[in-house]
Amino acid sequence: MDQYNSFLRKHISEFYDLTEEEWNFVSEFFTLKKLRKHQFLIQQGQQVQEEFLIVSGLVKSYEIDENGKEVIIQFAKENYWVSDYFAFQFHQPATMNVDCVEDCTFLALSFENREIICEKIHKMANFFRKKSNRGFIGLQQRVLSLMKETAEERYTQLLDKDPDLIQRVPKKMLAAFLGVSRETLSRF
Amino acid sequence: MDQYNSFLRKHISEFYDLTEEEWNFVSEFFTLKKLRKHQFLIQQGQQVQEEFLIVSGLVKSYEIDENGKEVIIQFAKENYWVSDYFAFQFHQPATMNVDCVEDCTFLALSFENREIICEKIHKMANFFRKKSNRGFIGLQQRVLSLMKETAEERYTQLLDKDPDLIQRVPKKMLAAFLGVSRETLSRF
DNA sequence: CGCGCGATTGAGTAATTTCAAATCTAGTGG
DNA sequence: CCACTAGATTTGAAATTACTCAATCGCGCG
Repeated sequence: MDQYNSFLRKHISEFYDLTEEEWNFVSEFFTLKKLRKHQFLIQQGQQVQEEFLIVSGLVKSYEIDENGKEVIIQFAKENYWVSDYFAFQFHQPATMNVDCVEDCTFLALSFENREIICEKIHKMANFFRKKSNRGFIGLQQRVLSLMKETAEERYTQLLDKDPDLIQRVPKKMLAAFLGVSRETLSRF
Repeated sequence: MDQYNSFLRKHISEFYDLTEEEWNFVSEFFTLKKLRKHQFLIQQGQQVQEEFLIVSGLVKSYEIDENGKEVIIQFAKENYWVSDYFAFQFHQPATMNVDCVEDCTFLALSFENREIICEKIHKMANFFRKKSNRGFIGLQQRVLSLMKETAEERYTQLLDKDPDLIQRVPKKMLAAFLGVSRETLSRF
């Protein structure tokens, strides 16, 4: 568990350094979870009790549209947090699926425990606030790119911004993320 | 100023009730701003020092694409917060424009002051954390709707979810928000 | 060696955009 | 109060774009 704790501590220290005391308190609330490629972290219809910090591996969050086609909302890898946040926040059954594109290791934090941490440790409230701000900004960029740019532009920008991803994810999934058919993507 | 302060206090109390002391501290950091229809709250290229809580009125946030067409990221009205959050967060010049669709009243909060408030008042860190979470979830829904649904479905859902908006916003703006040409929208 | 999955290519189809023109509407000045 | 004008909306028709369906190609794995 130590190696995972040090991952978490380093992750948090991007924004705040915790004292030993704070750290001992916080780290208790996380639990380790491992999944293999193709396994579900979250499945549509389930209750979503936890959010997950990805220690290693890569997942995709997606929904299925009325024609049965995957619509990928986001890919998430090391140092990203992932959950079905709507379901998580409002205690609803998941509308999303999250499944592992690679073997994965996660640190899980329940909703209740996150609230406890944030009420107790001022720095952690600010940590999650800043994380959430970043996430918000990232999604706003995504909305803009969906609306302003063609799928081809989105593709080349993704190649540029996150070349790593292209190596780790099959093109049909990239297509589902960019919002075009795989045939169209392969004509770029 | 009292009426605006009571608006703010009520707004915050959706999540937390502040003590008199806390409230006196917090309220000092907000300043009032009024603009008329068609005036800019934020203009592309400017520094963005503040975020704004809308007390009354309605604004649109948008960018201009390479063909000179408006792409509307969001509408915001009473009780919404608005800024160019990328620029605000990272101290970059604005890429967005925010302008008033109606006469507006805002309560402005600078980045530095927000940080002060959040470092000082634990409840406010949690308040902004929760606000940001909500915003994140809202944007995630928006990404999904852009990818899963046709513009026509998005239109009828908007009519359903926010009928108020249709009254207050010309259809050409709705088109720019939904991601279709105004001609196509008028054929629905 | 052959199977299966992912990626590519081709052809026809459906949907949306663009350009153009006509119509409608709200606000202005006389 | 009415006429006028600018902006907003609608409608038509052509052009563009992306989609679907189908067939083919390529590669890794049993």
